[in-house]
Amino acid sequence: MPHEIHKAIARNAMLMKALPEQHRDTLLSRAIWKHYDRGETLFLQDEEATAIHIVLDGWIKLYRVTPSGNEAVVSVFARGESFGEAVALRNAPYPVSAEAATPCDVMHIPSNALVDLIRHDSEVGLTILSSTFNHLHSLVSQLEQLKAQTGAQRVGFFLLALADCETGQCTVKLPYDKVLIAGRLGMKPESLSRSFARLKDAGVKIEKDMARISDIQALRDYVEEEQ
Amino acid sequence: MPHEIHKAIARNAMLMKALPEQHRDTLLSRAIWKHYDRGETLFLQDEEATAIHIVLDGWIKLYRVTPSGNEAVVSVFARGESFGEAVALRNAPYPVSAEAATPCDVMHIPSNALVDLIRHDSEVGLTILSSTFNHLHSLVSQLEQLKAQTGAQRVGFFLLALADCETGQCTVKLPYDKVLIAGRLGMKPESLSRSFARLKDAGVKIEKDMARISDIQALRDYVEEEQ
DNA sequence: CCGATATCTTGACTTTCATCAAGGGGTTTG
DNA sequence: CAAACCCCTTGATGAAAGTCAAGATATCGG
Repeated sequence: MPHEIHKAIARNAMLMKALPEQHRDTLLSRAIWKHYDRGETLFLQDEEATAIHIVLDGWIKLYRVTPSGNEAVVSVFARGESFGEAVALRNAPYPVSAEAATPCDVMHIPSNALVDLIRHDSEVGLTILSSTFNHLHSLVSQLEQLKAQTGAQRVGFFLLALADCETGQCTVKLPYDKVLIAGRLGMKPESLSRSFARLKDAGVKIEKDMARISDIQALRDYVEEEQ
Repeated sequence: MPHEIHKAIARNAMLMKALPEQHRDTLLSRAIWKHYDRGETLFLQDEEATAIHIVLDGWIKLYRVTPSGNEAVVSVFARGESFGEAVALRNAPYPVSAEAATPCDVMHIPSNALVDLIRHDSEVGLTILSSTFNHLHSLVSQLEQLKAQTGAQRVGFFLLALADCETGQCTVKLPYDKVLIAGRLGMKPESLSRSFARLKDAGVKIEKDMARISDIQALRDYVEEEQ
């Protein structure tokens, strides 16, 4: 039953984690679960935002259509990540479009649900605000730390974040389009390809759109090596 | 009269920018202005946070004392930046210590002032929350974009952010300790030194702790070159 | 089933940055 | 005043990633 797993993922998304149990339940009860096939559109640029989105499974890409007509990928989100908070809280129009890069499960939390919660209990606003600042600082230091690692280590770290098991072997599903992953990790497709090749020594095998990790702990050791 | 300039800087700090005029005035009226000499301590690790800090002039470094006894710089903040929001909003103990890396002017906003504002008007919480998410995303994309530039371009960008004039020539004051700047820009001191050398072509001259930019626009052009 | 197109991988070369090592300029200390 | 020290700069070298180009593989349409 994937539903229970999805609930657990949603509960641990950054936005929800800050809240006490009962408030999370409130939000979950008002949330909308939805499946998207590859290429399906979540929303288009200039549409008015009415919800915050949490990726439960799969990959979402945010893109902007350039004046010259082709699309520029702004960012890519994987399982457990949320996006659209800023615009949803103001009911502003989206500055980008969103599309499923792989088959996806997404939870939509109506922005009203969150706004109601904050209006009703200003303590909730303070809590989320505080955890957001924390998240902001940890993100910055995380990005700085990632610079100190090699490409292969960054890829390994990234795979670990997506692995849903604690030990032993594990399989991670990747988007078909490797350019998306490369962009997300701040490298060129060629470099990503070479990083994958190096990760073979750490027990990672790439098969089409799946990454097989033969030993989670071995990969952890590899990522944390000599920094 | 530097006081007016400081007020303008404070009003434009990320935290304040989100708020409507009258609320900014409220916060400013309850804020404490303070000067610190080089090496002076703002707060120590484990002290309870009671204020949010905005750097008006100079450089503040956040550091942690490692078990082995020497200090590790966690981050460095320059004019216009704020820090300590997350801990202040929860009255939690500081996880790091803060010290003036140069002579500094700092504004302290008592966390009570902000908390009162949010408690009294939950709309304020929503506004700050929304602007914080914006800031978060812009920070991430900014960091990603910076990776695509050479070291010299990053240094140039950094100097531009500190320059307080729009056109013509300008002088930026740097911390005495260049290791701080290097750390902030994610490079080694040697690389920083070489980047400075390259920026001579873009009309930047380093004299002790001052960077003289002979033409702001020329530097802008250099930074944006061929990406 | 086969060819056309797009995507991914591999190879050779270049640029950039980290590292190690040595030299220079200023300040501090005996 | 000179020796010691600190920090910054400069040089040489190597590792990592970007670029350009070619080859391999996969996907799609006929």
